[in-house]
Amino acid sequence: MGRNAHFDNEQFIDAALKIAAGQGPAAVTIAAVAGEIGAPVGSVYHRFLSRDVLMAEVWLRVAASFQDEFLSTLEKGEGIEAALHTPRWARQHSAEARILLLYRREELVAGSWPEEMKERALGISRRLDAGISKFAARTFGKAGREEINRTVFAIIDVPYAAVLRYIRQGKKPPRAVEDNITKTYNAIMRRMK
Amino acid sequence: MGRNAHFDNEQFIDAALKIAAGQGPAAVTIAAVAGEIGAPVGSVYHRFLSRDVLMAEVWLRVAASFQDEFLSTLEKGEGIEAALHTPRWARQHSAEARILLLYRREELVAGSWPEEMKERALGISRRLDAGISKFAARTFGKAGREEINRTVFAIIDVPYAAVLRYIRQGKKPPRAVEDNITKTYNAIMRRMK
DNA sequence: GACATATTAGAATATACATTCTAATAAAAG
DNA sequence: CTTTTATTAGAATGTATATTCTAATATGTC
Repeated sequence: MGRNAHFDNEQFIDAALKIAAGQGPAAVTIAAVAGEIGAPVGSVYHRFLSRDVLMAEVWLRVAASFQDEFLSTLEKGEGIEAALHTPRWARQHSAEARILLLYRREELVAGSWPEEMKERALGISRRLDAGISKFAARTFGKAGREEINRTVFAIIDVPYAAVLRYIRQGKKPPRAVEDNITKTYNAIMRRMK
Repeated sequence: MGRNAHFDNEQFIDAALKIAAGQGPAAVTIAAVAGEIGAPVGSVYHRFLSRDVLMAEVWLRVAASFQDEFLSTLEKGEGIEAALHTPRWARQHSAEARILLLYRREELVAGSWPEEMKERALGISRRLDAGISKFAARTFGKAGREEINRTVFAIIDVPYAAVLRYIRQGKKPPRAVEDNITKTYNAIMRRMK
């Protein structure tokens, strides 16, 4: 019952994602999102409680897109493959990469998240922490602060840094970043201090 | 002639810097800046053409604060000392570090810069590029794309990545980051590929 | 002491958006 | 073919700020 929908939730999220990746999160006005797909602004609010909720959906989608593959690689035990996931993923998903790597989460979602979404976001970060701990334990025999720090640095922070400069310029990361990431990984993750 | 000033330019820049470091650039409203030092909003505009100009002054000051020491260290020839400058500077200058490392330049200054300030900003980035090129040439015998990439990665990008996580949490980077930076520097900057 | 003016004071205005509201539509159900 | 209601449509409203404007105040100069 009721008339057929011209638009669906995904379209609005797609539009918001596209605008955020192209012109930054500040350009994601409700009017811009609606305009992107020829919808009236009312339809945005028919589907999303607020701009924050829409942007939170964008963030959750992007974060999951990165992390699902990352974690499954890490679980297979190859740390270096996980480290190299960042440049590979960034090449395949330029728009998503810009959003995840260029902007802070609070820049996308300024206010508070609805409880249910906060839970989803927390789940994502907990899953990441757990995956890293497990890998560190497997690699070093234990997962104390020192081991976690090294692991995070080698497979998250350094790949991020290696790629950021290119993402900023709207370019795909060149092959050379794999070299830098690999050398760093080897230097940091040796067994002995 | 004219009455004495209660406030001076520096005070407004200080106030803006403090607010930006503490609550992010979005919290730097003209009213907040004025309120911080008990000045009327009119006095802000008496001294600065616009919010963007005020924020540009903040950025220029912070960028110069980081870069002056960084470049003088680099000129002395010790690349590893330059790489370690980031965590050291961040510990000594928490507020400035938050501004430089946590926020993009366009987040501070959204619109366009006045010509004169654009020139100053360009000077800063050119001086950095030149310093890096010179160091790369001195270290590797030449400064082609490959050499520059490695150098930038080892002395800028990696130190930034090593420190970022702590800056985000409002903590000072622990000693361990020096370890990570040093190991990475050594791995990346060897002569042979 | 009267004048000129740099500066303080802060009220008034303008703008950009998020959000809300009211109405029009179209499809399904009976 | 009438009723119900999900959805489109987009105009109206409210809010937060940047910016502008008008006035009041001091201080050096004549």
